[in-house]
Amino acid sequence: MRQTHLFTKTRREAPKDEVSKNAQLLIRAGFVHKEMAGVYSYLQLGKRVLEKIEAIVRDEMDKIGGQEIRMATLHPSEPWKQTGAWDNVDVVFKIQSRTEKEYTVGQSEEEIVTPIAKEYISSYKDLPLVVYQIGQKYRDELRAKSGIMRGREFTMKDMYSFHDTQEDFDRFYALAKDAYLRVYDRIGLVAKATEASGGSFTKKLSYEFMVLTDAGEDDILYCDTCSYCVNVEVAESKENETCTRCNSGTLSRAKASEVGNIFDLGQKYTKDFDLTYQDANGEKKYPIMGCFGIGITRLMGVAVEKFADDKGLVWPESIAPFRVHLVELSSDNEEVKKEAAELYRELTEAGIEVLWDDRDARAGEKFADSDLFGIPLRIVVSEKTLAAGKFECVERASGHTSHKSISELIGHLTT
RNA sequence: CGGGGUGUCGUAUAUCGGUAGUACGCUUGCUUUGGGAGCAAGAUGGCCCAGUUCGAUUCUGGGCACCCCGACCA
Repeated sequence: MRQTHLFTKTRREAPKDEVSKNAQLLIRAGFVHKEMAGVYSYLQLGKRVLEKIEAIVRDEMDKIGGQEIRMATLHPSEPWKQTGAWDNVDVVFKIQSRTEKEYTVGQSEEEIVTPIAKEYISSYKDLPLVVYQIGQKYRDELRAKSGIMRGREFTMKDMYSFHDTQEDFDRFYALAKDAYLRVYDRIGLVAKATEASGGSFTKKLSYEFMVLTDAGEDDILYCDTCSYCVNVEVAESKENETCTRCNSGTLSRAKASEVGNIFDLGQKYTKDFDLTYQDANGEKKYPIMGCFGIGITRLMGVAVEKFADDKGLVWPESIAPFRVHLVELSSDNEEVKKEAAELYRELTEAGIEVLWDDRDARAGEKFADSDLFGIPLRIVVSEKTLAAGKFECVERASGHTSHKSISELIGHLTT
C-alpha cells in the first residue's frame, strides 16, 4: 500500500488525557481513534494488526476442532433473565427499545449459544461440540482505563464446548490450554497459565492466561522454577515462599494482564436452558460446558506495552500491519522513484506486505514515522543505496542494519 | 459508584473581566532534501445552560465530557 493513500496520519504528540502507553502510541501512529472512554475505532493500520491476531487465534482454534460461527450481538433479555445474569451481573448493558422492550448487547454469549446448541444436540453422538466466534463484546464498566486494554467495547474470541462426560471435558480442556499457549507464543508473548477463581457461577478454579506487564491490572504469584502461577485473589501462598508444586522454586509477585481464560461451566447453563442429550442407555443427561475466551484487542494492547520503545511501536512479525516499510528518499530523483516502484512491485508479487512511503517528505520525518509505526523491516531506497547497488535494511526491533540486493532481499523474506 | 483533577483552533499550549496568541499540522507559492527544514501569504478555536457584570473564554452555580486513585470487574 502506498502511504500517500493510507488513511490517517501520524502526530507528534499524544492527546494529554491519554496516559497509557498503548493508547498514546496507537493514537499518535494513527492505528486507533478514540470515540469515548473505553471505546476505540480501529483504523487501517490497527485493523490489520487485529486481523493478524484473529488469524492466529482462528488457526489454533480450528486445529483443536473449533467451528467458527457468528452469533448475534443484540440479545433478547429473556435468556439473560433465565440464567439470572440480567439481575446479577452488573456489567450487562440494558437497553430499552421505543416500545419499552428490553434488550442487551453481548458481553459473553452463553445465553445465546446454549439455546442454539439445544436445537442441535439430542444424542451423545452429537457430542462433543465446540463452537467459537470472534466479535465485539460490551461491558458496562464503571471505569474504563488503560487505553484499549480495558474498554466498554472490545473484541474477544469466545469459544464454548459441550461434552457428555467430565473425562471428555478434561481432555478438551487440556487441548485448549495448549492451544492458548501456542497463540501467545506465536505473538511472541509469554503467558502464564494462572490458577484463578472460576467466577460467580462455579466454585471450581479456572485458568487465566497472564502476560507479565506493569500495565496489567492483576497481581499474580509465579514460581521461578516450574510453571506454577496463581492469581493472588485465590492464592494460599505468599511472596518469597517456596513453591508448593515443585517444592524447590520461590514464588515472586508481579503485575500481569489477563489475555485469556478458560472455565469449566459444569452444567450451569445446560440446566438453565434444559439442554439434554440421551446417552447410549437412553438416559437423559445434561452436557458439561466449557467457556474459553481470548481478548483480541487486549492482546494488541499488551503487545504494544511489551514491545514498544522510546521511538514508538514495535510489532512482532506475526502481527505487524505490514512486513516491510519501504522508505524512498527521492528528493525528486526519478531514478530513485523508479527503483522504489520496482522494488515495491517485486516484493508485493512475492507475497510480502509492503507499506511504501512514497510521500514527498524529508528524511527525518519519514524515519520518525517509520519508527513510530513499528513495522519489522525498513528498506531504504535513496541516491545513496542506488549508488551502492544495494538497499539499506533496518530491523525495527534490534536496529540491526544490513545491505541487500533485490534477490537477496526476496530470498531473505520468503524463506 | 466514592474521592481528586481537567475542559481554549485538528494536536499541544499561553494570556486575559474589554481585539484570544504561539508551535506542530492543514492550504498556496518559492527554496530545501539521510533523522520531525526555511521564508512568505492564508484557513481554523473559548464544552453546554444559567447567573453576576456595561461587557464573561476568564468569576459563580448547574450540567456534560475526559483523565487519575479507589471500589467494581463471568
